[in-house]
Amino acid sequence: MELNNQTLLNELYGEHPQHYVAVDCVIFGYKDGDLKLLLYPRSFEPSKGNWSLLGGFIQKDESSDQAAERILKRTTGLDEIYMDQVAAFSKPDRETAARVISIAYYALIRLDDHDEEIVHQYGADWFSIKDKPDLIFDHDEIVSKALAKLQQKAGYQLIGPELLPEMFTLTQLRGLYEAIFLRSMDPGNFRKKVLSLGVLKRHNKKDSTESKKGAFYYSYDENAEMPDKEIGRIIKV
Amino acid sequence: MELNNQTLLNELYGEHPQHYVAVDCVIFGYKDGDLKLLLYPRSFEPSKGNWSLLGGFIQKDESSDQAAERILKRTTGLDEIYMDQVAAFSKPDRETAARVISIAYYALIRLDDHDEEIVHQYGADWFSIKDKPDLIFDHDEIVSKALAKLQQKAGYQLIGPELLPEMFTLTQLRGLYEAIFLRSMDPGNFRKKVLSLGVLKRHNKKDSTESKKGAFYYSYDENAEMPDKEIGRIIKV
DNA sequence: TCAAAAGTGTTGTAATTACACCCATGT
DNA sequence: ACATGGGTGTAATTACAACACTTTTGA
Repeated sequence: MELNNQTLLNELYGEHPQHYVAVDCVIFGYKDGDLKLLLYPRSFEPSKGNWSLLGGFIQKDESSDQAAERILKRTTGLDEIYMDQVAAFSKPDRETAARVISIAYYALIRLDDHDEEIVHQYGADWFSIKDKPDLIFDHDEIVSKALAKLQQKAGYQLIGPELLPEMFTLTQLRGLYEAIFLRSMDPGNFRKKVLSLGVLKRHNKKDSTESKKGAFYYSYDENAEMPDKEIGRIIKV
Repeated sequence: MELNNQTLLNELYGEHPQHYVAVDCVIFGYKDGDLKLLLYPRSFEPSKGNWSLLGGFIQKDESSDQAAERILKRTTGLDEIYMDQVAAFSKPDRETAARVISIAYYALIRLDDHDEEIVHQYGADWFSIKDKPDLIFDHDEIVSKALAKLQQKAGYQLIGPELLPEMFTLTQLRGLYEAIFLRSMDPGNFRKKVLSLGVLKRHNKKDSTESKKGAFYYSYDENAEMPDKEIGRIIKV
């Protein structure tokens, strides 16, 4: 704030209303072939106890990005998580008790890393995206927009490091993509397409938990590409 | 507001700050082979007189969509304009005088329809996207995100009705696409690709203003497809 | 007549798809 | 021994890009 004249400030802005602005987080995780969603039972009225997204209010001196990070950190203990803005939701009656404008985010987290205790401490739980309960307010709409945005991102950039363990097999990666796009993909074609991107590094270790033959582990090749380089379409959308 | 107990409401929300929430509109138009941007000289301090996007504050009982429509209508006289949300911009210091969270939109308008008087009445003017002045605050960033979003939309859906007159030639449509994507496209290939979508209807009238031979007019074929059907990639992104 | 846009056709290459098929091994 | 996923190869199809060529007509 550079202006030192409060009167002028009021003159300029005072006639306009102010609003509560919240962030709501669609937290995606991946496990057992299913894209999961972390949901919370709302802790206060109205709609207390019903499932909802993780949310919180934007404070005086933080951006919505910072607010989303803060809320995610405080509630799940997780730090340095990939997040992306979905959109702002602003219908005047979208919440029932007061007018709240919400800026929605989606986050991608690795279920392994994850501290189960701190999740359950709030009564939160993971739900398959295919089998989630109805959510409060307009949170169902937020989830579908978030999923659409995730699909779009995954279609142009390899998502995997964000949702899988450090090292993963190509079958695990395909499982993730099948979960995100809610359809099956040809194993051979998927493998070739993904490897052709040249961003994965093969390790010598093999994973034997999912197949008898064992599959090579892969991880991101750090020195392959600059991080935000366009790597082309991965799956046809 | 369903809650009749103000005390409870304060208890729930009172501890959280409220914010000014504005909408900023990136208004795209198309003329003479160039994608244009409608800019306004800011009418009050700070940064008075510098070029900025059209903006305004969200009122008590309107959504951001409604606010964007209202502001566009009031300032340009235009109604029923295609608009799409870009994103929310929320850095605490993005404006200098007070903290304002902005929800950005882009709008597509036909320059023909357009009432010149009401535009100039505010000192507004059209600028080519390739040659626009620097804007105040973070408006340059908003413009580039809006353009990216427009490009993405145009890559998957035929934009034309929104930015061109009711009837248009395929060369005009190509000119629009070249302006949006800031590169030239092969006339023959563009024509074939667009016609293969099966959403355009050819008229018998010809346009002779742009070529000696004359080119057939086309328009959207209303009963061709349901409006939100996926019509596939139009240009390679 | 000739430049310039309209419109059609052809051709080589790349991407996508749908498979077939062999490999390795835990049960 | 065999079912299961791992991994490679191939062939048909489709999409794309480049560009040649023909048509039309105002200047």
